[in-house]
Amino acid sequence: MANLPILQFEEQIVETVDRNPVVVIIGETGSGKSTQLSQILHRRGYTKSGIIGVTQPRRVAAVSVARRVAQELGVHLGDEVGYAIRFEDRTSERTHIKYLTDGVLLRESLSNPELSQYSVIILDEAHERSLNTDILLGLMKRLVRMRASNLKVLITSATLDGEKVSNFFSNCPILSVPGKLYPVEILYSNERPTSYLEASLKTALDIHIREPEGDVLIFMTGQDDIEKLVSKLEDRVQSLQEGSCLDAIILPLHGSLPPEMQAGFFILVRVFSPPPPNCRRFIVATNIAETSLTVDGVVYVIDSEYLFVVAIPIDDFLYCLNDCAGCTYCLSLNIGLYNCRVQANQRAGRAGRTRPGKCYRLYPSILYNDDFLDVTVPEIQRSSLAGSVLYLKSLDLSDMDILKFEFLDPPSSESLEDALKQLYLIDAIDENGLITSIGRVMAELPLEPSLSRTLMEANECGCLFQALTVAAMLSAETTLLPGRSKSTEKKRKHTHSDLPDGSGWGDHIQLLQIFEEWDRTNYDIGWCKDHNLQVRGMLFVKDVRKQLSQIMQKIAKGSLDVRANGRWKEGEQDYRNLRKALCIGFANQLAERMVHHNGYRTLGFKPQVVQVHPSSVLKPDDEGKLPEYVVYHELIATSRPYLRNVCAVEIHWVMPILNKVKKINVNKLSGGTDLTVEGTEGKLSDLPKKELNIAGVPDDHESRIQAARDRFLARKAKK
DNA sequence: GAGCACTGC
Repeated sequence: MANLPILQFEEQIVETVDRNPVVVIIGETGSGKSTQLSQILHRRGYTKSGIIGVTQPRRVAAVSVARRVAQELGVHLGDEVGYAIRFEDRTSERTHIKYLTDGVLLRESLSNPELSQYSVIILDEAHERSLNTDILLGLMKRLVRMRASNLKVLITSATLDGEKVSNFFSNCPILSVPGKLYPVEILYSNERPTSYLEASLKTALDIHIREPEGDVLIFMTGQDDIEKLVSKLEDRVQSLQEGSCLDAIILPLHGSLPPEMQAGFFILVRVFSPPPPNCRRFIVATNIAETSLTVDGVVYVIDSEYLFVVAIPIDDFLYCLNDCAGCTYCLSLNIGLYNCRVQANQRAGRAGRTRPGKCYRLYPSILYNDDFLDVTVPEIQRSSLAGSVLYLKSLDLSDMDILKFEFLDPPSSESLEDALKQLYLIDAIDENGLITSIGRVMAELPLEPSLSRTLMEANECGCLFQALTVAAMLSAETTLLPGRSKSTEKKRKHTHSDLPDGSGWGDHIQLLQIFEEWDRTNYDIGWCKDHNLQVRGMLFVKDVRKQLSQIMQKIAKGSLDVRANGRWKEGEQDYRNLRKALCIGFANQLAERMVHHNGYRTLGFKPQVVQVHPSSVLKPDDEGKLPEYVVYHELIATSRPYLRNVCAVEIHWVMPILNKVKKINVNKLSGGTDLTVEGTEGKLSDLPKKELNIAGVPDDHESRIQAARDRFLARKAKK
């Protein structure tokens, strides 16, 4: 601790913070900013008038940094130093330094908008640009004006982003603290490889044969490619002459390695402990190894520039929102290229943690220098804003208007518009864009707005106990899916048939039935394993369900039936009330079956033709036809657009919604901004986009989408 | 018939 670079800057930091309400700290990896900034300000008396809050984008970081700081100060975790994450609050009245996730701080500001208990708020890792941190940045800008005399805000960021954050906060001072990274030599390829997998394999073998000892970290896009490369690497390493080079251990590392499984646990242990002597480890990882997990001992990094990418449907086409250079790859392979220097540097930095290292970039330097953006496209420009918009509206600040909210990077007018329309359709805001009483309650629930709305409707029609389960299951859905490694393939097929089938009504009902069955076993871990369900995921569902139940009980102020296996009424095997509640909650995620086949057309503002995902348990009727109307939880774009998690609904629930769609007036929704919209029926995306733009702020996002569209069309014309 | 990454309340 004593030789952390940041401590040499203590005087300078304290002086700058004393004089300025907002300070940007550029702290490189290993500078000690996350653990030391709070301690410095604590030493210098900043905790006399309030506590120091430090936000982190990830739960593990909040916990581990808090633990470390408590250790350094020699106090018990939860006393002077504590942390707060979802499901876990380890703070007390004595707490001076509190580490928390950015999401928890947002929740706190819902009940206390001035965050009056804090004398200092440090937004750590702001360069990661998580949605929550971006909202906090906007709130902080407002808060420092209101609490200029007794609040200090520190924002830590990466080198390439510091100026921009400073500009956002009226050119506040920027302090740079060097890190403790060792130099990393960057080596470029002459051109992009035709197969990034083969190129990674070849580079890995070259390192193994020619370079001195040190572990190798290889970035891949996903589990499949990781498994392929691991097996190829094993083959090739074995065929090398014995004794000609170091022994090799090859380890996969990705998010769905189940730690509760022996094999997975063993892998994680091996990744984090030092390697045996005369042995080189190859860690083949997803970008989980970029920030979330640190592998010690890595000296060589192989970075192919590829990453898993999310595409969004616009009009009839899919566009990659990462603005990747090879957008057509995204469309055909569902693989994209990252294109920002911060991310490239982050990957390279993984090679220099213990000693000087090397990073092999499998692309030409001209790309890095000329084509890459400085920073990642922030999450706020890539995701649905309905939840954030509802949150901001519920803050109920007289000077707070979502369209005037100051974002570091404003989201596109299109996504703001989408959010407002969705919130209106599910009754969270009225036709004038004002939050309704329903919307207020929805904002209290830690769920996406469509699920909160479903819960409220379910409460009205007596099926809350079921809706709570569905909402909790969908919250954890990805962790719930059985693993899909090849060795378990056959077993899985077998066990799948043991799971309930949703009685033909669809996937939501199946999720409900699965949890109900698990509940009847008294949450038996063995039952999950027998049915190949991720134990971790199911336990998470149980936690979420409990949390949601408590919040609903508090709101309703009565005793609600929230038991997992609640009371059935006679003749309700069709789950009708629950399906209706889902229909109300997912009013903007409806689809109508095509007349002649089982494809669907989404209803709403940007209709498109989609298929039900093959994994769905939705059943066709005796004539082989799927239900006429469904709601869906997700529209995913892989090889084709698919609806994932669908539920059958009835036409007379749908009609009132469609009528409401026709009446939408986005002009009024946006709070009386000077817009004139007439006869827009379902064609709101045709509106001139500028009209909803935030005044004076350039809208990069629009041009980015346009660029992606142009690239796509050019490529299509060529074919 | 297709999977495919990572966070968070």
